Amino acid sequence: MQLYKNQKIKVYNSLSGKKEEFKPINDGHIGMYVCGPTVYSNVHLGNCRTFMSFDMIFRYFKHLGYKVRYVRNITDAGHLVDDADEGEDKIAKKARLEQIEPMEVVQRYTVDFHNTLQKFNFLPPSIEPTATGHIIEQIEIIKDIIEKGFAYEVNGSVYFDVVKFNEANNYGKLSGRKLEDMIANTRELSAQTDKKNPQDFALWKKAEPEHIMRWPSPWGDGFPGWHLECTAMSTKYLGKTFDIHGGGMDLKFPHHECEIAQAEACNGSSPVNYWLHANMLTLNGKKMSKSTDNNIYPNEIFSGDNKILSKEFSPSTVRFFMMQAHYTSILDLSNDALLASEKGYLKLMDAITTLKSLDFGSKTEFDINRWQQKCYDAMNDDFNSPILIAHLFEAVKHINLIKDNKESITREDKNLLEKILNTFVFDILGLTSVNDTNGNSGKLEEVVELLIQLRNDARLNKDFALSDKIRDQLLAMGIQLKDGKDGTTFSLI
RNA sequence: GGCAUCGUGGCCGAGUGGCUAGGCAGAGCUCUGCAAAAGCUUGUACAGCAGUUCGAAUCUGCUCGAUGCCUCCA
Repeated sequence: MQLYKNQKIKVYNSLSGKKEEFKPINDGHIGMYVCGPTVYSNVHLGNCRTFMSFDMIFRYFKHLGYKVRYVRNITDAGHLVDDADEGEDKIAKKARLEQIEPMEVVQRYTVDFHNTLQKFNFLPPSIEPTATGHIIEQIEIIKDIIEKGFAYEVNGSVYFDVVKFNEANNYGKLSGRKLEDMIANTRELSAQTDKKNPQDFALWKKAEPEHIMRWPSPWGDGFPGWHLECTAMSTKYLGKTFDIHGGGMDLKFPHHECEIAQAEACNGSSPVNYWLHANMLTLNGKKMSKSTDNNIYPNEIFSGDNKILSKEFSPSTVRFFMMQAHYTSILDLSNDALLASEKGYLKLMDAITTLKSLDFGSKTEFDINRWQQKCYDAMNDDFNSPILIAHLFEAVKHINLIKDNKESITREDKNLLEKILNTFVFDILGLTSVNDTNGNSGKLEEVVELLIQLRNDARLNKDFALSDKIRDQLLAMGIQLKDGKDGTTFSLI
């Protein structure tokens, strides 16, 4: 029997504003779509947090035995640059600045994106479609929307008629906005526009002659509007109605609102049952922004080459830090917070190492089955990873007590505990052990064991100058010796 | 200005009507050649004001503050 039959999950649905019991459309199967990155620059740490939250959710569903089709797109076309430049594609602009082909930019930053995610130990999604690979599908959807009467063509561009849509539907239901308010708050734009109403959004944009990225369409050469790709790809791979749509909170409006409108205009039904939004990551209490220098890239954290943090931090430390907060909460990254997380992460990893070498006794004082269910309950409650981690530290406490012979554990329970811990720590939270991160082989272990022996000989001879030298110099290299009752162990810090 | 998400002890972060996380830091003790590590013990917190209630950090209203979005673009 699959685990999911016993574990009832509740998720916070942004659409209803409530926690709801999660029921997939098809028993045992889950379709999940998450808005991916725009590959015109290096991946932003805030994006990483969003994707990491959904990576954890994906991992948990899989662990429960669901067959999950997880689609996360790559946006590689069709996005316009900030204010000044009119109608110029973001990717095309960057390409011109750097004197290379648009697809070269796309390739470079897609590789960066994948490299970074790999360092964070992400699972690859089931499908990672690109916007440029689905131009035909997008054109078909535009035709459909025009046919249904919710879009109009002007001068080679096609716009979605929000006002008309709102007559029979509710535009703004996801973000809690009312069309009347939006209209009332719109300032008069002096710019010339082809739109009937300022609220209308582009489904297809005409390409000016100098525009590099362009595709033929029934309305002339152009490129798709940016809300459309997600509708096209989610519909193609997950169907007209699917289970979960995720993304960053910042995408709620207008992007996700427009996706709903497009799909409802086409199909007459709501495209998504559960909308999940991950909250923002701030840096030292302020939003990350390139212009104010309040910004840090993942690689700068891993290398320590930055002006914000006092030292380098491993991807697993950062992952642990992020998992210690609930995905719907704003999380603030700071040096102190990372230092604290690093210690906590190492403590957890140490306990897992300790567990392997534990002696077993005739009884177990620790109710492992009950504890296991508490871990599941945490995850079932809207993927509450911080609560899960709190429970994991309960196990850490017991492991250390057993090590100090203050408690005991049977052989079977020890194996069970090891299995459960591995599941939650590595499979679900997606953490990696310290050794994996550093890529060390067994040789290091042997060398350190030798040094420990030499040091112990020195201690027996009361040559503390030598023994302390070994200890201190190892520590300086990041290898910490730990004298316990049953001899000396070490861990990498 | 509007919409949204929030404001929890020295720091980071759960909880969300009475039971009441966890991590880091601090203090004391145990262990130790000395440390470190580990264990045990130790924390009168819930932005402010008013209200509802037998009881509120948790509900309601207002105020202040933070973050995101407000259709060009993500």
